[in-house]
Amino acid sequence: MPNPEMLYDAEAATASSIADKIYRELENTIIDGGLEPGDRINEKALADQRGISRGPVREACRRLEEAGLVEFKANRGFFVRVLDLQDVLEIYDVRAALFSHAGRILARRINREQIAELAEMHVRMEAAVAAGEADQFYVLNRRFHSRIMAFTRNKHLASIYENLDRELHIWRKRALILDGNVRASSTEHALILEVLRNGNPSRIAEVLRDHSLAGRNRLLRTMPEQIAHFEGVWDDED
Amino acid sequence: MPNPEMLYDAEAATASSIADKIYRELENTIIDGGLEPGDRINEKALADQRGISRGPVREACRRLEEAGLVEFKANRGFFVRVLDLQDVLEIYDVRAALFSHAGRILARRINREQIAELAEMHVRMEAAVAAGEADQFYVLNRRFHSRIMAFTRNKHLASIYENLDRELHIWRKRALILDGNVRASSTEHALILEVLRNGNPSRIAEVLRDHSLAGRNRLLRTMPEQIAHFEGVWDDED
DNA sequence: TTTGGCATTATTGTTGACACTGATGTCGGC
DNA sequence: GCCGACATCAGTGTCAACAATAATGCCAAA
Repeated sequence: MPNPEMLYDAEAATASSIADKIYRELENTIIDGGLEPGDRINEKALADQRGISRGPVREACRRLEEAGLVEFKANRGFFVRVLDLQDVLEIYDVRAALFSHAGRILARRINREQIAELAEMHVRMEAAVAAGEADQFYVLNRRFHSRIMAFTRNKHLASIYENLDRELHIWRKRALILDGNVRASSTEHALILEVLRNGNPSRIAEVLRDHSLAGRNRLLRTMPEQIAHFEGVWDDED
Repeated sequence: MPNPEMLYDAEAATASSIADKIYRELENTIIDGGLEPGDRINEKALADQRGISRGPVREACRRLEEAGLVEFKANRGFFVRVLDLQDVLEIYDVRAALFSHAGRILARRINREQIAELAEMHVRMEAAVAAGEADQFYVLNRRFHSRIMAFTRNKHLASIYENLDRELHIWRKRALILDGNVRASSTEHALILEVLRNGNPSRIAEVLRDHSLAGRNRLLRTMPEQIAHFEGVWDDED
């Protein structure tokens, strides 16, 4: 049991590691676009601005490197990772497979409270759609999928999904920013809720997979010049 | 195109970063058991032994942390990650889903040369089984699955699989060390090759998934005291 | 002999400095 | 005006040292 001083748990936790704070800060900055793909992370400037040294900054960047959010180039430093179309397609491909699998798990594991939680988020997303608040929708949408993965109670599955999701953030935002896409996405969420209530494993897996692939296709339509190169594995089978 | 000096690519790459070398060294040491789960990584000792400073060591450890191979405890350092039964089950669960998905991809993508490569490895594994060389089998077995994932040409899928595989290493070794398990595993590989040649997507997915789950079950049988807690999602459906 | 507190030690957390590499800008030649 | 060599500079790669924290061992009291 820790000493009385440990009542100041939150402070102690944040104070414990500058590297962790920088990690979270950079992660957030990258995800919400404060740093764009290709941007260099200037260790020295970052450290100086915060009155800290470069050691913790480099540790944070090494973690981001392993997480796939930044790329490291020898003697040049860390750069925000650039995803090309190939990457996006690959990630969506795996993402769809993970959702399909999650669907099978949820068919037996999800409970009323969890469905209610998703339903409530869906209501708020519909409201966001009606109000034309794309940003609000984006946040709720991310959480909607995140919660679905969490409900599988498979921490590794959820974690892998979160990592993929982070990598996709910029492109996903680009796709969802279009009003029609947001609307279509929300409609699919209604279907997801419907089949989750029904409980048929294969059907849930199918609907979740299709939602993921639909998201990919919405994204592809925002970049029609590139579609030609694409070769799918899902679309005409199963 | 890089300058002529870049011919010395390998040297330049290794010389460029001590952190990278330490990362690979620790990764290998952990995977082949030189460091056991729960062991602490002593930054100072590690650095002193190699005549380097602790900076690069910490950077390497941060990457290992993000990769899930080590755990970080504030003011206590880095410890080789301990996987409990729950972790193992979760990982095998995702792993099976990934193999199932890989199977669907391979149904259309794998070619004769790649199947031949797998077949050749299978022959060598059979020889290892016959000779009772469990270690040799373990190495080939790892590579067999790794190549299957690589053949999907989905770098993200392959990378996620590799990460899961690394996390499992110790337990997997424990399961495969039993002669009967090795034999059963090899038999399943023959079936995998057979369906890969045939090309039916659903069947390939099924066989690969089952092989992964069989591996999980072989592992579980090495720890019968724990099976009671287990609740599967695959076994009685699909 | 056991237990609790204290001093000691080992190790982590962070820093500032220095060497080295790659980028930037300047200047003379054409 | 354009181009390449060179000097300059910003920034990374690594280190050694110091401060802070947790582990260890000792000793005295019960």
